[in-house]
Parts: sequence; structure tokens; C-alpha cells
Amino acid sequence: MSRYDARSIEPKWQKAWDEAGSFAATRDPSKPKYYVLEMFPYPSGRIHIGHVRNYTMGDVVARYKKAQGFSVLHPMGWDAFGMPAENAAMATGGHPKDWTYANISEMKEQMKPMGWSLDWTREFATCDPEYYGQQQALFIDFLEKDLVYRKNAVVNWDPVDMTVLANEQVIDDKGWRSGAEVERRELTQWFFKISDYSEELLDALDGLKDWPEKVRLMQANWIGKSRGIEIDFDLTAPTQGIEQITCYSTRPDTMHGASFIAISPDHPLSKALEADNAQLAAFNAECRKGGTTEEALEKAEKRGFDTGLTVRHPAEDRDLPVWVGNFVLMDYGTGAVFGCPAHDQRDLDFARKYDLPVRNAFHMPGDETDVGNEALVPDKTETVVFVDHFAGLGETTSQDAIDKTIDWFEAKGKGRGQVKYRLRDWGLSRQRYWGCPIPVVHCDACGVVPEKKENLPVELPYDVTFDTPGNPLDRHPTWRDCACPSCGKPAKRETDTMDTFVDSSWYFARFTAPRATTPTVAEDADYWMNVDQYIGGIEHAILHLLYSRFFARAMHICGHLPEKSKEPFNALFTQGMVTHAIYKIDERRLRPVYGSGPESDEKLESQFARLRQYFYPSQVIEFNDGGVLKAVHKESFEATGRDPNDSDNLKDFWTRDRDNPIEVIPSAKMSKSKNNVVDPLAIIDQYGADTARWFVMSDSPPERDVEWTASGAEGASKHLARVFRLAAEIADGADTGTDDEALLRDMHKTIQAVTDGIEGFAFNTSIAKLYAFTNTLAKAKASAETRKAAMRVMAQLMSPMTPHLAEEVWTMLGGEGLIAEADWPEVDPAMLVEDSVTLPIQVNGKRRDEISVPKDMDKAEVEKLALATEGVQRALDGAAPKKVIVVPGRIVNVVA
RNA sequence: GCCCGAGUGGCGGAAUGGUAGACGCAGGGGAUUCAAAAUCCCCCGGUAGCAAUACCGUGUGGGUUCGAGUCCCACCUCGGGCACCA
Repeated sequence: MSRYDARSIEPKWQKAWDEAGSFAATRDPSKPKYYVLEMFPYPSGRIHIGHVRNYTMGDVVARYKKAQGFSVLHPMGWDAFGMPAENAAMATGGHPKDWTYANISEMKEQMKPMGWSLDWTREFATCDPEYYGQQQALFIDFLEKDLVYRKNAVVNWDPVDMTVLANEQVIDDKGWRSGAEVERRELTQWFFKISDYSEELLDALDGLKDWPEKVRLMQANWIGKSRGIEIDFDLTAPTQGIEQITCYSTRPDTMHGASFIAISPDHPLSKALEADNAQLAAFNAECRKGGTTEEALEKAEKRGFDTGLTVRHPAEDRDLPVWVGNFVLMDYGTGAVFGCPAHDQRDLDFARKYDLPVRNAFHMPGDETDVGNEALVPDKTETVVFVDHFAGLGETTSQDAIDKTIDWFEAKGKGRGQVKYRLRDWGLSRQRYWGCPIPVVHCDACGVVPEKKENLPVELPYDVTFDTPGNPLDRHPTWRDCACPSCGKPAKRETDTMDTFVDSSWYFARFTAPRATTPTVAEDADYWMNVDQYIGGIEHAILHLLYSRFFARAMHICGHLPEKSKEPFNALFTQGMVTHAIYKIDERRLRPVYGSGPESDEKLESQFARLRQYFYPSQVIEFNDGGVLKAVHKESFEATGRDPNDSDNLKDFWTRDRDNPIEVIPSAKMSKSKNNVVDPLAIIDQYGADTARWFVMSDSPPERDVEWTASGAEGASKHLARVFRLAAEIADGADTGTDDEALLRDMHKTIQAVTDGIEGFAFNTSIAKLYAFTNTLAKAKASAETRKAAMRVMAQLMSPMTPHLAEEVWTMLGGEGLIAEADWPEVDPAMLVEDSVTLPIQVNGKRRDEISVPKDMDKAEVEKLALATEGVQRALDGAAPKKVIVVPGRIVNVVA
């Protein structure tokens, strides 16, 4: 009998599928279509276990839907623009384009052996000029439809490297290479008008029934609709021509508790006052330091500056001081808020710090204690008692009070009810080389002019260098200088490129007609769109998906997508992440390095340290030091010739060697930049693709994060070998008994369970059922024919997960044609019906016994049998039951 | 700091409000073998007990219910996102 040999089986069947063209998507009007898409990868050059998990899930769905008779589209491409290519160029002197395409071909080589049912004929990379040229065409269409505009926005500015930094390049408010404190600087940038669609994007979430609830919730919170009010506060002494400060508030019901006004450092009034107030100017400059992330802003210490100005309370007879506060954002609301310390913890901390008054606007019923150092912030639906409310409110909820207060202000003409959204317009300008050039030209005479479509793509020049920080396009005169498309006079190209989120916001549409000379083709988009099942990481729950939803609408407006595609993803599944420990140099140990040597050496050393602070798992030896995981650099340790199995040697080395104390951070998101990416190729080499596929699908529920461990692959491999042996034995075996019905019943239950598992994205439970069925089949006392039929069904049920082995087994058992082309087995519902059922008997909710009864036995009869059981008698100990609950077919509970 | 999610044996995990721990991994015992690998069989949450069985047990503390891993409230820990990582 031959043994299971994945190495010979897998290439054979991959070739067979290729030759049969099994996975080429074709528009077939006679069949329903199914478009399954996994988020395309960034071409890092190595596939990691997260890819294997993601693409295997998609493949299971694709193969299953094909078996169900759908015409399936299952494409693959590359999200190929982005910073890592430029970083690599800077580090090694290569070119981002060469680096990227080399990575793509390497990664594709690694993906092919997985046997995923991908239509490779549709492959593209977002850095292909054919792709980004069409993206530029979209941009021009958007410009025409007024969906794009320019305005100023802040960026992270590194004052030493004289360059814009990405948020991830800002570490503790400092530039990652220079170590200089980052400043916020304004630049003119391009924006998509996504905020015009806030209401629509929010409303449409309700229609996305097959999206995870949590993703819809996250998006709704991100869009952040709020009803509030703009209230005008008159300055008691107008200054610099400014008479009023307009505050936006979602809590006007707390106006009685207002004790100060806080304006943003960038508020027009604050800026105006800077001229005559050096201290304020210095304060504002200080506020403008640090990163631009919301997190950095929120976590920064709350600081204020008293302008000395006051405003009139619009509803009460008193004045409020005007402060500049670093926590007030200019781009949300009006850049000014009123502070109500009693009912907002941040305002309270601020008030205590600067000794401002704290006044309760309301109390909880029956408790008139004034606020101390903890703000009183009950749920808006809770009833509270208002204090001296100017609109005469007494005991009511904040929810109700907000509405009534807004009405009051509107009636008095002192405020305007407003609906606002947190969602901001999407800034797409990036001051970087490796991205899609924004196809516009700046002309002294004509202003900003879109490039002509016939001149697209505006292609990236190849002759650039990365030896100086900043955007090489900016320093490239022959590329930058051009003729104005409108008047023909000398002009300059836009040197900013697009955010890579733009690339990934329409690739799903491009897959329907990847070679077209327009962004999409109507017939193809009509047939293939929408994506029926989209699968990807939860980390994309907000931005990528929201941007794509906006883009689909914008493309519809420009005639590139049908109406039905305004929501492009019918169903979404977010897989959990595969996590793995990170190995990084213990930063505490690095500090002394900065302090030694001359200035230039110090900087060099710190840059060097920042660049190589993460190690790959294969580069380290991990050990346990009194419960703390640590690691040392493998190569350096091995050079000492000491025994790595003796942990004392490792501890000693860890402590002594300056370069090698490595911290282990368990269970972190796998990330290219952190080098904690697990290499699945080893498993494939050793056991084959089917084992890797089976293992990642059986390991844990797909939506949950999973910590990668190597153990388990062995078990998966053993099981597949067992299935192979069983198939071989059944193929030439004889009858083992006559109980065909029992086997067939179990077979149908298995079909049902496996199908349910796939439909419900609970692949691990499908696999558990297949394990169980393997046991059943191995032990079944049935006729040879029935065992063969059952084995063929098992091959079919396994085929989405382990397609190569399934084909092999299918062939052994005389299955017709390719299993990849076979129909999914059907369940006979009659075979699922059981005539008798085992009922657990509980006393006070604790299981005491069980009975086996006919399925439809009536309640009274069941009750009698249950009470008579030994376990119940013992538990009751002669007492009479108070009540008996019989749930037919489920359980009996006796209340004693 | 704000928003979202997750916590069940040694491990991955299963469980329409109805027998907690299916299925797998690891471990233990046995069979087979000259021996090993491979394979097959049995055991496997904790405590007590020869056993039958009893008690405890799904991050912590409360609550709803005949019955809670599941629903509600509060908290703890971990993970994701926070608009220039992709």
C-alpha cells in the first residue's frame, strides 16, 4: 500500500486544475455568480501564517461555492505601494520598484504551492502603471464631480530631517531617525469629501446585515453623529475686531455649570492675541509640538493659558474667563468649548489645576452633594435633578434636557441646534515617492489643472535616489517640470502621491475587468459585483472599509459602478490576527549607548539601534528567567561556543553582552516592522500544503486571535495520513458488516454539520466533525459499497480544506472527474431524524440522571419516568418535588 | 485618554438559556515489534473516595431565571483601532 506523500500528490493536482482551467472566472449567464475576496497582501516578500489563514478561509468558501454550482470569482493581487519599499531603499540603496517586484515574484512563488483556487490571470499590483493610471483617471473624474478639494492640514514635521513623518515614525513625540521633537506643521493637501457622505454612510450600515455587528458599531462610532448646539458668547470687551466666541456643545443642559471658555491654540482669537502677548505665543508654540494623532493629543497633559478676557454667560447674569487649552481641537466643532467641570472629568481636572469654580448643573435625585474630585457623569437616560436651570427644568433626564435647552436657546435666538459628525474629510496627499502620483499640474496662469486623460498614466520616474530624506519627486526637475495641459506654458507637476488607502479602495472593482483601458467595464462590473464574501483582518474594520464604501459611491457617481455597488461588500468576515512574540532589544539597556562617545557617534549609534531593534524568531534563542521570557541573539551566542541548553549560560550572556539583551513581548500583532512574522514555508516543506491548510483551519475559531505555536502541525499531518490509509483500505476492502444504515445516518449528519460550519465561518467545528466521522468510518460495520460511498463523501467534505488529498482519495474510490468540479453532497433530511432521545434529568439545575425516551413522548409520561429515576430519588431524599419542568426533546428539571 | 472586542482543562477550543469541557494537541498506561518508528486500544478539569458518588469549577464580584459559559450591572486582564503602518 502506498503512503500519503504530499510532495508528489500536491503538484500533480495543481497541474490538473491548471490544465482544466478550473479556477479561471468566466461570465456565465446560466449560473449564479459568487465573488469571494480576501484582502490583498502587501508584498513583504514572505508569506506569513496570517496570509495562510486568511487565504485558506477564502479558498474554503470559493471551493465550496463552486461545488454548489456558482460561477466563482476568486482573484489575487498586490497592495504594492507604501513606505516599506522606501525604507528598504534607504537602508540598502536599492530601488523601491525593484524591491517591490522582486518581493511580488518571491511571494507568488510561495503562494502557488498552497493550492489556493485563485484566478491568477487577473493578478495585478497597485504599483503597475496600468492600475494606477486608471486610479488617476478616477481622481480626475472625482475632481470634475467636486469630490476632491485642497485645504490646509497639519502633518508631523521633523525639523532635523526636514521631512514629513508618518504617525508610526513618530515615537514618543520624536522623529524615529533624527530623535528630534516633532512639530505640527500646516501644508496644503488634497482631500476627498467623505464627510459629505457621513449621514449616508451611517444610515447604510443598517443594511449591511451580513457584516459583523462590532464592525458596524465601530464605524458608527467613528462617523460619530451628535446633536448639539452652537452658542454665541459675547466678549465683555471686544478685541482685535472679534466680538463673539462661538462654542459647540453636545451638553447644553450643563450650561449652568459652565465656569470657563476654552479655545484652541489655533483659534482665530488665540492667533490674534499672540501678536501682543509673547507668553501666549510661547504657550501656543509649545502646544503645537508633538505628534498629530488623536491618541497623542488626548494623552498629553491638559494645560491652559488665561487670556484675561471674559465673556458673558448667555443665559445667566455672570461672566466667564476665556482660556486657551491644548486639548481643544480646531478641526472639530468650532474650536471653542465651554468648560463644565462638575460634569466632565477633563474639565474638572483642568478646573482644579487652575483653581476655577466648580458648579453642579444637576444632582442625582436625593443626593445634593456637590462634586469633589470626581465628575458626576450619569448616563443621559438617567433621571437627574437640575439646579436653577434657566429654562426652568427640574427633575428629568439629560437626554430630554438637552433637547429642551436647545429649543430654549433657539427661541431666544442665542444658539443654533446642530448635527455634527466626527468623521473628517480624507486627506490623501503624501509627501512620498512610492505611491500613485496625483495627476494635476500647477500652472502660474491657470492654477491647479488636471492632467489630460490621454496623458495618463503620469508615471513615476525611475531615476531617483533616497540618500536624502524627503520626497525625491520634489528634487526631480525633469519630471517635475512640464507643460500646462490647459495653456501649454511651463508648469510644475504635483509632487505629492496618494495615500495607499486609495489604492485599496477600488481594487475589488478592478478585479472584475483587470486589463480594461477604463477603470471598470459596465458588463463585467454588473455581472461580478458585489463582492459576495469579503474576508480580512479586523484591523481594517474602520478605515479601509469606510474609505472603500465612500469610493464605491464616488465611482457610482462617475459612472464606474452600478447603483447596487454603492455598498460593495455584501458580507464581511473579519478574521482574528495571528499573534506571535516580539523580540526586541531591551531599550533600557540601550540608553547608556547614547551617552557614550562623541556627538556624531552617539547619533549614529542611536540610529543604528533604532533600525535593528527587532529580531526574527529564527535569530534568537528564547529562555525563561524566573518567569520572565528573555532571549539572546543566536549567532552571537553560538560564537561563544557555550551550551545553549544550559539556561545559566543564556542568563549570563543576556546580562553581560551589551548588544544582546533581548526583551520578549508575548502575543503581539504580527507586523513586518516588528519582525515577528512566522514563516509557514517550513510546515509546507515538511508536511505539504494540505497539512498547513488543515492545521490553520482546525486550530481556532477564525474570528479569534490566535497565538502561533508550531505544535499541532504534526497532529494534522498524522490525521491526513490516516485518512489516506483509510481510503486505500476501503478502496480495495470488503464488507465489514451489515449496519449500513448507522453509517449512512452519521454520514448525513456529518454533511449537515460540515456544511453548517462552512456557512457559518466555523471551520474549526467542520473539521472537528470530520475527525469524528473518520473514527466512525474506520470502525463502521457496513458493506464495501456503503463504506466507499461514505469515503467519497468524506473526500468531498474535506475538499475545500485539503483539496489535493481529496482529489487523490476521490480518484482511489472511483469518483468521476475532478473533485474540484464535483457537486457538493446533499443531505437527506430523513436521515437526520432520530426516534429516541436521551434526556438529562436535573434536580435544582444539577444533573442527577438521564433517561432514554421516544422523541414524541408526552410531558406527563416523561415527568413520571424522570421522577422514578434512581438519581432523582436519591437527590429528593423522600421530599416531594415542588415543580417539574419538562422541555420536550431537551431536558427535565425537578425543583425540590 | 476615547471607541470596539476577547477571557472555558497543561494547550487550541466545543456548547439554539437546557448533561460544561465535543474534536484535536500534549501527557499517562497498554497492545504490536528482537528493538524502534509507524499504527491500534484505554485513561486524562480539581478535591475526597477502593468504588458508587459527592462537592467545587467557564477572569473577579453581584443580579435575573426552574436552570447562566451564554442574559444584565460593576470591575480586572489582554488584544485591535484612533484618521500618514498596511
